[in-house]
Amino acid sequence: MDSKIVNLRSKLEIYKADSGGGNIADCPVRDVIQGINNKWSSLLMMALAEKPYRFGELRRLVPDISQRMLTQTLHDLQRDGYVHREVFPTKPPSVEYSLTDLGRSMFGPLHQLLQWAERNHGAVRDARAAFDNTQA
Amino acid sequence: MDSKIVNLRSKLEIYKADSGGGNIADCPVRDVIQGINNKWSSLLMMALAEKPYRFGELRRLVPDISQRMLTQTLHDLQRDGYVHREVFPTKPPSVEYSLTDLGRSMFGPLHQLLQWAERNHGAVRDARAAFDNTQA
DNA sequence: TAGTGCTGGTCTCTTTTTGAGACTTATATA
DNA sequence: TATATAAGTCTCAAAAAGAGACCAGCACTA
Repeated sequence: MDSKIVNLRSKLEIYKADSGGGNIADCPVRDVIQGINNKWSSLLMMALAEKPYRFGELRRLVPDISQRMLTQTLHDLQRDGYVHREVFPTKPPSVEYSLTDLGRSMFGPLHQLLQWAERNHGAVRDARAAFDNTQA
Repeated sequence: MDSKIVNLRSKLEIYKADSGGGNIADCPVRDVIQGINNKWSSLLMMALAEKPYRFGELRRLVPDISQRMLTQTLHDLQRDGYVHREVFPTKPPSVEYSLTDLGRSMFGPLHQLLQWAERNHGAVRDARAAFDNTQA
C-alpha cells in the first residue's frame, strides 16, 4: 500500500513533496492545482486572458458569481501571482485586474484544457445521457 | 455590458452556449470544466492515468479523501464518461476503475496543466510569500 | 463455532464553504 | 435633496464536504 504511493509518485514525476515524507497530501503540485482548479478561477482567468477588466465589469461579465466569491477568487489569484491588481485614483476609485506573466504562462495549458472541453462537450453530454439511461 | 459578454464569447471562441441566449451561465464548456475542475477529480484522473485501480487501492493511495467523496467523485467521473467501472465476482466482490478513451483524451491537456504546476510551484510559493509580506 | 477481517460502499451528523443580499464611504449628477 | 456609482464587507441561510459508524457476505483463524 505504501509502496503504491511511492509508485504513483515516481511514475507521474509529480508527487515530489517538499516534506519528503511521502505524504501525498502535502504535495506542492496539489497545492498549486487547487488554486487553479476551482469553480471560478478558470473562468476569471479566461476573462482576464482576453484583456484587463475592472471589478464591476467582471461581475457583469459573469453574472452568476456572487460579489463575495468574486472578491475572494480575485484575491486568491492575486496572492498566487497570476493576477495583478491596480487601483486608479478616480472618484470613486476604480480597480483594474490583469494577468501577470505567471498568469499568462499558466493560462497556456489551462487554455488547452478549455479547448478540449469545447471540442468534447458533445461526447460528455452523450456519456451522461447513456449513464442516466442505464441507471433508470 | 451585454456587448462585453458577446465580446468575451467571440474572442475566446469558447462560450458557444447551446441555448444561444448568450447567458454565460449555461455554457457547455463550463458544464464540462466543472466536472474536471474540482478538488478530487484531477487527482483521481492522475492516479488512473497510470493504471487501473480498485476502490480500496485508491482510498489508500489518496489517504486524505473521504470514502464518501471517493465514491461520489468516481461516480461523477463515470457518468461523464472518463472512467469505466467494472465489478469482478471475487469474494468479496472487487471493483476496478480505469480510464476510458475519452478519459485518456481529456488527461492529455490536464497533464499539461499538472506539469505546469510541477514546474512552477516555486514561483507560486514565492508569490504567496511576497503577497503575505505586503499584507502584514 | 465464534470472532475478525476483507470487500465496496451507504447513512448520519458536524464542520466548512458558498450564495444572497443588505450595508458602507465618498463623490458626482439630476 | 435624492440617487447613482465604485469596490468591496458583513451577516445569515443553504449547500457541499468531511468524519466516522454501520452494513452484508464470505474466508480465515482460534
